[in-house]
Amino acid sequence: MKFADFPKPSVTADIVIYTIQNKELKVLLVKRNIEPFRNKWALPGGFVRIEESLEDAAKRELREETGVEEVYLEQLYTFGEPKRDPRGRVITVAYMALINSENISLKASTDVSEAGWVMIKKIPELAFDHKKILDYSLKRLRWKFEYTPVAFSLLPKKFTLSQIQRIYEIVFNKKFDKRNFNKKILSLNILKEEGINKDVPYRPPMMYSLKKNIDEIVEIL
Amino acid sequence: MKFADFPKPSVTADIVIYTIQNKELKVLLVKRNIEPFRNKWALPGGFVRIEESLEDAAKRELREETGVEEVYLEQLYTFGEPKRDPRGRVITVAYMALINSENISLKASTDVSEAGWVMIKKIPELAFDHKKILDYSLKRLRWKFEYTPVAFSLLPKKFTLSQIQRIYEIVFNKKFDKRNFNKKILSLNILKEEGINKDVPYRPPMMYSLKKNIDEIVEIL
DNA sequence: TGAATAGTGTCTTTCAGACAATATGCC
DNA sequence: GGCATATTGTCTGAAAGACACTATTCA
Repeated sequence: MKFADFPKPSVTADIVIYTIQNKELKVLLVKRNIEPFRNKWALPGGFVRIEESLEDAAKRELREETGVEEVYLEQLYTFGEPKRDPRGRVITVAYMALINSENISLKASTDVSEAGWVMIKKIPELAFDHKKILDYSLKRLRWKFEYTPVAFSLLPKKFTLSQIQRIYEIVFNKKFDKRNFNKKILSLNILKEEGINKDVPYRPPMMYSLKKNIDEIVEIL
Repeated sequence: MKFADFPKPSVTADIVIYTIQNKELKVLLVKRNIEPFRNKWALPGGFVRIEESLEDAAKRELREETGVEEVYLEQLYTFGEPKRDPRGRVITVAYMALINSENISLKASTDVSEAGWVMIKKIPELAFDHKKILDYSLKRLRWKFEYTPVAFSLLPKKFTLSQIQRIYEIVFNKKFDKRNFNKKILSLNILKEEGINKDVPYRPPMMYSLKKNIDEIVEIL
């Protein structure tokens, strides 16, 4: 059988975009405008163009939906059950992005009537196997939080120790002891002090930033 | 643009099959019979059939090359750079398998003139981006060894503590203290005793087996 | 009894976790 | 002074790591 003779599947890149807003972990969902699953919520995604890398496709979706460029982005898993899309064989490469939701304006694209941040605790029924992808991403997210400092990518460049702790508490849905938490974070030795922020109506906190880029710190699986 | 109008990439499943033979970690490589990269070594793999899941495609390749059915199999990563295959756009979903190489007979398939176990320290130049895939798999393998008990899948059903230790020593290329090692393995509480093997010309060792299936124990990422 | 491998315990260090009082700045 | 948040240290228990001798079988 020759190369060109194989029937080819379609390939899409879907992306689970996490952020934190109002002390809640949220995911970006879009409402589908077209069949199949018209009017159902789904993860943002779309076909990978023939001359475009998988990561570029994920970045393009991310940009189209949120306008954001610089984020933590990671390939999650590839879902390829033959019946996962009623239109035919569609394989999807799932990505996860973590963004700091300041200055994000959502834009709906053509296949989509609405886009919105949805609390992780209130996810509606989703199109395709997107529930499975989301569940998978959440496991990975928690895992990554536990073993790597990806949490910092949900924050602005400068942040306080309390802000990081709040993010951990939201993601794991439990409280941590402040002394132990600070001890652990500082012992990672990835932060540098950025001076004291006096613009607060209480004791001014030390601001920190990352010594290096997140991707350099995380690097491994 | 309609669904069917998108130009589609080809999708393959490539598989990094590890085993241990003669105290060496080895990978199964095949020698390509056809262009491109004719006469170069490559990872076994092939096109995903239109009605076949990705995992089934990987299992099929595994079976075609080794005849093995029951193994540890895990999806690694999907490689999709536009130029990775000179024939056109080919996306490959990479899998990793760990097998116990007793009773394996290699069979060359039609696109391949030869198949063989190659020491990880002596990998030749590889076709496509297979070197990258292999490097990635080795990182993941070591990571998995450190944090999960996948090592057991390189052994027969019944094994001794020394056998496990030997495998760890091979994979990490360093020695471990026997007392500490045994303590750690037993504290995992995943082994059951299977009686003493008297068929050895030295002190008869206790044989162990896993309480549960590997996949149940590993489960998480 | 020598060769080969199995099996076993203690001490030290390190890390995680429990736990509460004081400091700073604003009003 | 009252409010809001920041900052800091000790103790305890668990796990990891260093370290060496005895046990069993066979030839």
